Amino acid sequence: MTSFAHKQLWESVSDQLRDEILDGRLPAGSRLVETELAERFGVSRGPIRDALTELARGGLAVDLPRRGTFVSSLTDRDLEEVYVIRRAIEEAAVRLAIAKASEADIAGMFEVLAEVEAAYGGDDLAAAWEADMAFHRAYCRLSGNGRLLTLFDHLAAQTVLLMRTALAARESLGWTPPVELHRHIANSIAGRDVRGAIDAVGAHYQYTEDRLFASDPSRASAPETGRPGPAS
Amino acid sequence: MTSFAHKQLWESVSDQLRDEILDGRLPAGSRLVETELAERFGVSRGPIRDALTELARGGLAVDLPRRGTFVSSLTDRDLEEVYVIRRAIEEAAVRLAIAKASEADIAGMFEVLAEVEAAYGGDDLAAAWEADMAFHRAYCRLSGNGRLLTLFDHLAAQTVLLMRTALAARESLGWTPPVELHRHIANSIAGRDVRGAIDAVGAHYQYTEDRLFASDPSRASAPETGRPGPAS
DNA sequence: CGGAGGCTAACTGTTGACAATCGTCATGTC
DNA sequence: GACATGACGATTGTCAACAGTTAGCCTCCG
Repeated sequence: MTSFAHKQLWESVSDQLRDEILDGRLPAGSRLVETELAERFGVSRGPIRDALTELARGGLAVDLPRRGTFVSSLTDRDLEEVYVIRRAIEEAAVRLAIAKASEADIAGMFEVLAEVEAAYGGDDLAAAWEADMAFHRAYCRLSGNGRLLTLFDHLAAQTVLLMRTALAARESLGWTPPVELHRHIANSIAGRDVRGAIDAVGAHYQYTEDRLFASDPSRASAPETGRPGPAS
Repeated sequence: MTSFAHKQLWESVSDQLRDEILDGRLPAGSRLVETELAERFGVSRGPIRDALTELARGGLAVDLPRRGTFVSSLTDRDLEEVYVIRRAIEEAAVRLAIAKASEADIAGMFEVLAEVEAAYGGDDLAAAWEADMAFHRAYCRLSGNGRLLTLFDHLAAQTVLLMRTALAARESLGWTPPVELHRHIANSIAGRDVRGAIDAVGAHYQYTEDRLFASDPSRASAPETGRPGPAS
């Protein structure tokens, strides 16, 4: 799709680091030292800097001038911020998707949805979250709005990163996958029901936020945004 | 506010270039050559690269690997993308602003609004657009959502950049400033009327999009997104 | 006269080194 | 014993130089 233009060095580095961050191999708060990474990847510090800039751009890392770059340790407050924006743009996305998507596009979306449900049936909760994001991404892509899609990608990455830590801390019991809500979104899009689709997205987020924040009264005292925080 | 930490070199460069782009001194499609800028600003290419990366991040420049960086020449399609996202996040913003803003915050917003109306009374259309953005920014700030605010800033910069070229090309006649619509938004927020505020934002965008796209049937044939296009 | 191919110049991607800055630890004082 | 002060080490910010690639132009051939 993007032809086979030479992948810049920093792109490879960035991709690798992103995987490690989302996999948990690089835990939140980890320090990303340029010289270390340069030696490890066998490149100079220049491309490493570019890669770290890219990670910071996507919200997976935080750059403190003159102090270094750290893996983002997102708080509940960050999650709330991300969810507000995701809800807003996904509501816009389904509206556009209904207007623009072809039947083939919608069929593809249902295929992704099937994969999500399969993933939720398995054990790997992380894989399930990845698949979940892929479904949301599917209809964002159908909006035909490139800016909206890349914005979603950034927010989705932060969501996955947060889920790894937040879900581990909280008891993940009482969490039933929002299969019905997903189907409701997909069916509304397929039926070209704008109002229904927007409401379905809203319901999905209402459900998710209730599940995440309900048993956690401490969210009001969450510290500032984007700080690396003391590494454990 | 942000203390007085040493402003990094690339920040100064980035700010300067942003001003020149939004002022029109650097027209859309202009090539930004690293070596030239390095000599001009009296720094090395490193900080220049960082500055250009920052501009690209904000959507004001486009980076073509191995080819260089260019001032974004945005198309009508880009404007449409930007407006879709702006509408989505501003609707979310007013909802949050109503829930969180203090009376003092709202008073400040009305001060900004007064400045906007004053600016529209003057001759400087560019200044009026800047002021207009400041009003929208005001209630985005009241949302208390940092990510939403920086996202708005990026979109607002692109809007201003596009208005400079688009308004010049189109006949700017028939354009009456949306003073009433602005007041409607502000009053709804002040009255803590969620439904009214969201509708007011929607009405504002409906009005703006109608005015911008109405007499332009060519928007369907707009070329790809974000390309620099042939420099004049 | 038009088009394909190679040549040249300019620019970016990358590298390694230098200097300024911040955190840490040890020391000294109240 | 706790706090302030100083020096040291580590790390980032910045710089100058090298190498690879791209775009433009010129030449040569059909």
